[in-house]
Amino acid sequence: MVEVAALVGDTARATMLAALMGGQALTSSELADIAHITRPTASGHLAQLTDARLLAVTASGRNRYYRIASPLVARMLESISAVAAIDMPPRYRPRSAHDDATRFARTCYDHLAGAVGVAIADAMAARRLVAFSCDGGEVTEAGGRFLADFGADLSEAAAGRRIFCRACLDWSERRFHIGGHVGAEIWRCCHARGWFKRQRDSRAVSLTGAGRRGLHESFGIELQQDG
Amino acid sequence: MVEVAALVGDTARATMLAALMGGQALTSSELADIAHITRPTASGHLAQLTDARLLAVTASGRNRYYRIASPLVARMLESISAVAAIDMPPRYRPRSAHDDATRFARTCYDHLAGAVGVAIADAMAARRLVAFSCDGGEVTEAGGRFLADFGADLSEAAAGRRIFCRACLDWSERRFHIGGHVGAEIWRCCHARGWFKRQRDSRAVSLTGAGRRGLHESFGIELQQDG
DNA sequence: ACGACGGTTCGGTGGGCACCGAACTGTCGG
DNA sequence: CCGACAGTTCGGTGCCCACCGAACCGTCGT
Repeated sequence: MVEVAALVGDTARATMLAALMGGQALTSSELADIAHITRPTASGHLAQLTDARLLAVTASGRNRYYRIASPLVARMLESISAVAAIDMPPRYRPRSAHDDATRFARTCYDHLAGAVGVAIADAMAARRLVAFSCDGGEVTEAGGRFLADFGADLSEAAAGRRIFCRACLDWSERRFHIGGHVGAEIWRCCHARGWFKRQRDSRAVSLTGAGRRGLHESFGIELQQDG
Repeated sequence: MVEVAALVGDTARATMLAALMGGQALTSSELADIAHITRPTASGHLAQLTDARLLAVTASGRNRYYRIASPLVARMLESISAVAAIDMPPRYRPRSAHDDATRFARTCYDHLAGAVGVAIADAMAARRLVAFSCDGGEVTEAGGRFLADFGADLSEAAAGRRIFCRACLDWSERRFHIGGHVGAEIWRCCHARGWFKRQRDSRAVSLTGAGRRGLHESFGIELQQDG
């Protein structure tokens, strides 16, 4: 346990892990730039993270693509962020255009987070499509029908069993958004419809015009800010 | 995030946090002994952990009792342990009587873990009282009746909503046991009935004779080993 | 009022680790 | 076949932080 936490407890490594929480695999050099360290240093860190099975790597040509090794690791990083967010309030947090975009909409490993993620969770809760408790959430029968209609593949959840959707605490909004398998499916469908566009070197995603209309039509969401 | 992880990423602090995951508050000196460090060093560490809001402290006479600050912190430590457990297989793990007891039955902040915790989860799943998916679990209607009968107070979960029970990955058994509000209530009832006895300076709990009988009668569990 | 004890504060010391520059390996283009 | 580039390995340097002993501040017993 100490070993794992110590790996995350370094600025450079944490920055790289946070970048990889965007869900896309990144190369060694990209991660070095993001963490503002030289390539050799990054290489050392990445070797450590890979040895500890926090990251997985796939070689492609002369590039090596690193990614979060498992959902379990992603969940751990989430939970650390959640605790960190609580400690933060006294901390001064400078605003920047990039931060604003990240706060508005971003990917959280395999699902949507930020203001948009929370808005979707709120809208679905208001329509009784999902129900949240302090420990997590679940999809209602109406919600199951809605999601199936939306294009989500929930077959993985055994028949006759309620589908579970994990409540993932949002560090910027301090409220829940939808994670777990359900969250991943929602994001997959939104992405497939071209509602969001990934940005390079960032977890932030930008909302397209079609996305704005789609969110309004499907979820009844009106968003003030552009991504 | 870095700050929080770095705090956990030190052997002495991690040992103290792990000890506090037993759920009981411990004094500064006790924690110093557990971590095998001098009192001054422990005091420094505890101050850091308290400043970062990972621990809360209450003074009582000339003793200061430290405890995990919130369920969120407990959950974070759980998730770190879960990831660490996956990395561990190659690691040599010496057996000791104390370790065996801990593996058999222990508290995990506010609920039961270890072989007994997993056995209860398995028994309840087999009887369709709870259902687990990859992300979590939930109590069935029959399960709700069973737990109410058992003495569990599930009123906190809003009416008309399924009660959620968190699946907590067990580091020793590598399988799920029941956490969350439901897990806490099950442990509270078991403890109130005198089925388990806390041990000093350890997360391990010992199963009493009444506990053995009770687990058999209520859950149909037969356990081979003594705690 | 006095020792005893739990706990914290304060300097000083030491080890571990992040970091870099330079050199090396392997892969891709022409 | 030869530059160009992604990535890793290797020593060396420097900083940070855990740790301790000693002294200090409380509270509790008698």
